[in-house]
Amino acid sequence: MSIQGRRERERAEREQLIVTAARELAEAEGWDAVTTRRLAAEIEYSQPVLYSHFKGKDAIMAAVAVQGFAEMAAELRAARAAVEGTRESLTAVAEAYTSFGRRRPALYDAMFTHRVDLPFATQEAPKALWAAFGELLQAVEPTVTGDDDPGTLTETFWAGLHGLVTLMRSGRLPEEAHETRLALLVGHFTTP
Amino acid sequence: MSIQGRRERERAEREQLIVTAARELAEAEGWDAVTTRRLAAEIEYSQPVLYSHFKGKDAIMAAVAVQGFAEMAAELRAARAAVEGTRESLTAVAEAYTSFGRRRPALYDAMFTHRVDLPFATQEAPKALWAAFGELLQAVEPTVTGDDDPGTLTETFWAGLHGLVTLMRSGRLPEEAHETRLALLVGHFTTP
DNA sequence: ACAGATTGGCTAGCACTGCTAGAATCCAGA
DNA sequence: TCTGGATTCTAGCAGTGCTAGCCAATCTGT
Repeated sequence: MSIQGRRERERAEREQLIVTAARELAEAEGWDAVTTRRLAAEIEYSQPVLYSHFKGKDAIMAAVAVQGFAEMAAELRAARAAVEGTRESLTAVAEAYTSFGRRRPALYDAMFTHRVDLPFATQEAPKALWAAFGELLQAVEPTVTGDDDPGTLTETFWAGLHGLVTLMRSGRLPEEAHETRLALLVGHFTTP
Repeated sequence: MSIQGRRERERAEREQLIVTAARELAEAEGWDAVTTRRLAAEIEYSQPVLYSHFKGKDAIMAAVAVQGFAEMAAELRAARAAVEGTRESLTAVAEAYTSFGRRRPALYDAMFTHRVDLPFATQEAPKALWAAFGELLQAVEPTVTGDDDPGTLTETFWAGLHGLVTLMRSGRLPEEAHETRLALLVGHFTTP
């Protein structure tokens, strides 16, 4: 029992090692630099070891993404907790979201841009993902008027934030007007 | 004179051949299927010929993207011309935009998702790109209230549309509520 | 009409990618 | 101490974008 227990523990540790190494490498040099060879060298194991833990490179990215969801949820929660009022909450969360996307581009890509076979809008979606969405939801919900569905409204607001982040990061939107655009988005989602 | 003229003409024709072949292949099987070898086979030339026309694969994608901008501009213009009223225009353009993104995913990716070194928010941006943005602008402009800058407001609205398209296409948003989300977005950008 | 220069396209190959089969090694249990 | 089974590694496959250098067809000047 104990021997097998130790083995499984070591295995789990190594799996974590892979994920954090992939994440650090991606954040430092972008996902293009995260090759299986490079990653294997980083964790000081041979390449095939990666495939005994993950089905492929995409699965590793997915694991990194899940880590990212948890962190983003925490940051959104902190931002919301720091202010009061519906408009202030929405602004705070929106700023926290876009700030996360700009500060951690590689992480953000793994979470929201890269094609990855994680379940999203279903029950089986990772808990951390629901947590992040829940933070957005709690900030958006108080702005609901009429019989709009809060969930759908949150999705729409989220899409706005996501569009701002990705278009800006790929050079399609100039960085300088970011604050203005964010204010406009929040303004149009909060009836005055 | 005439000989050189014919040569340049043939060259231009072959360049167009490359772009349309790349586009068709991408739309049929996705950008992953567009390899330099496959593309070369499609146009019945050898691989290196591609590099005498374009700096690399990214440059080919950029050329496809520019084609896409022109088409999108035309579709947006048609959508806007078919209706009257500010809210109706905005709805029509928004629907045309997201419809384009869903109907031509590969084209859309080349235009708005793939990292490509095209100038965007500067004077040197392709004319077709300005045309597409101009269509959005003309639909958004009438909704401006106060002293908001129409250009920045259009960028924000565009971000919303882009977010909806990309998140839905990557499976992050369920398809079924798309119409509802689109209506919500338009609704929040037109004060009743 | 012919020799030489030039252009253009091709063959072959480089360095790299994600991934895997099979050999080699290690290590718990007898 | 030996053995069987799991684990990890070496070596290699098929594919990628891209390029050097050869070879032939074409144009130019005599």
